[in-house]
Amino acid sequence: MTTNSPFAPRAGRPRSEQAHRAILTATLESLVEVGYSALTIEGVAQRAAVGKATIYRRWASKLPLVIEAYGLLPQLEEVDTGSLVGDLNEMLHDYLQLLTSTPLRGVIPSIAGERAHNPELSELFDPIVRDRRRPLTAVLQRGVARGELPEGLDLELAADLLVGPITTRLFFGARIDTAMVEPMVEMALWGLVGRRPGDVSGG
Amino acid sequence: MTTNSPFAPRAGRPRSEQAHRAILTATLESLVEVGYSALTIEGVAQRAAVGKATIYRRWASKLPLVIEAYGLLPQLEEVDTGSLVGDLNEMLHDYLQLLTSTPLRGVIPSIAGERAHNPELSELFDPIVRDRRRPLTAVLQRGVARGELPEGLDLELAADLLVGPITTRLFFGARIDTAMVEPMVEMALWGLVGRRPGDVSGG
DNA sequence: TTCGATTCGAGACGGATCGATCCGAATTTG
DNA sequence: CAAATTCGGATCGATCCGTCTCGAATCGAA
Repeated sequence: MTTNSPFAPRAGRPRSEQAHRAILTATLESLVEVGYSALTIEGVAQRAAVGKATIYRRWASKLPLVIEAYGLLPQLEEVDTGSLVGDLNEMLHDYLQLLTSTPLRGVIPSIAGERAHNPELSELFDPIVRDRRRPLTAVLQRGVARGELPEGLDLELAADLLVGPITTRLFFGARIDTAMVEPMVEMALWGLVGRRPGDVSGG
Repeated sequence: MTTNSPFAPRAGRPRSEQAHRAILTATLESLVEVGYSALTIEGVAQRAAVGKATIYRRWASKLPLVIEAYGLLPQLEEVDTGSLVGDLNEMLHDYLQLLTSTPLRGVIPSIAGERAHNPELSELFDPIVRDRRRPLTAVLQRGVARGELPEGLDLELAADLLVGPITTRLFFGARIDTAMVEPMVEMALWGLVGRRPGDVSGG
């Protein structure tokens, strides 16, 4: 009953790894096309060309299925170019490319929109969001350590400010392309008033 | 056939204004509780203590119903305190209070999450979003005119940067309270590096 | 006051979709 | 070959859509 792992070799037909991947891929596609709430096991099964029992045998409901599928999507990666501006420009540039080249762009609003009124999804999704933000706060932390940012900076607020324009456009539908990264980073670092340290005073 | 407006006085029992309001209120509550996709006419009718036909008589589907209900929610209002910082602080302070004192906080993620994969909703909702952003860009425009902001500032990007932290926390579940307004405005105006014009070196 | 028109809340209805389980066929170990 | 397990597909109950019906209520016109 409780001693056999489902992945341990045992008698019987083994689970199809191909079906597993097809299900997760179909889940991501369904999330993009219809969203979390309208996503159905039936729809995922049809799209993956798989029986519904094949899904229920692996996931108890669409909640853990969606969480596992989301885990397959790429995430922000920490880089170190030597300067804070370089780090942020490169990281956000890469992130925007991920947004436009993977299902991530459609999946995030679908899950975040559901998260607002689905406590069970929120409980599983929120820790993932926090984990995926860490590369960004780590870069900011390093900026403080290098003296490029003031001590006592509110790292959470700073991170929200940096990705804020991306988030806003992602959820409200404005255009997103990598050309916005540098103006965005510049504006976040030196402010709307544009008081750049362009001339002297290396700090 | 086409000459009689539904609101022109004519024979027969007039439409109940009370039922109208109850339906719209129930729509907002349903949006908060279950989201756009899981919102059903049947559920709204039950919550409003109204027959389904009473809803279908006024709205063809849940799409225009939700749009009209959203239109009842309060919005950002332009203020003029004399200085850009004052304007932004007061406006965003008021906006955060609206978020926490009305269904707005739950409704926005529900609609925005659906918008991502529902072109018909997007087509109706996006212009509303643009309209509601105008007080913010107007204040920034005035800041440029008063010389508080540089000429040629990207107003759209600036607005996205200003509300970015609110948007991000609204969709990913971090805490939102009015205490974040002043640090947020300050950080957006003068940047993460904190090069405030506190001491000297006027423009 | 009477009569026709319209709306009211409530619910029945057929059709469609989906969740969750069940079934026979297929595949693997021993 | 036999037992075990998974496979895709079928099945049943529940829910919802959109329409319709019902008796009561409320209007304008006669």
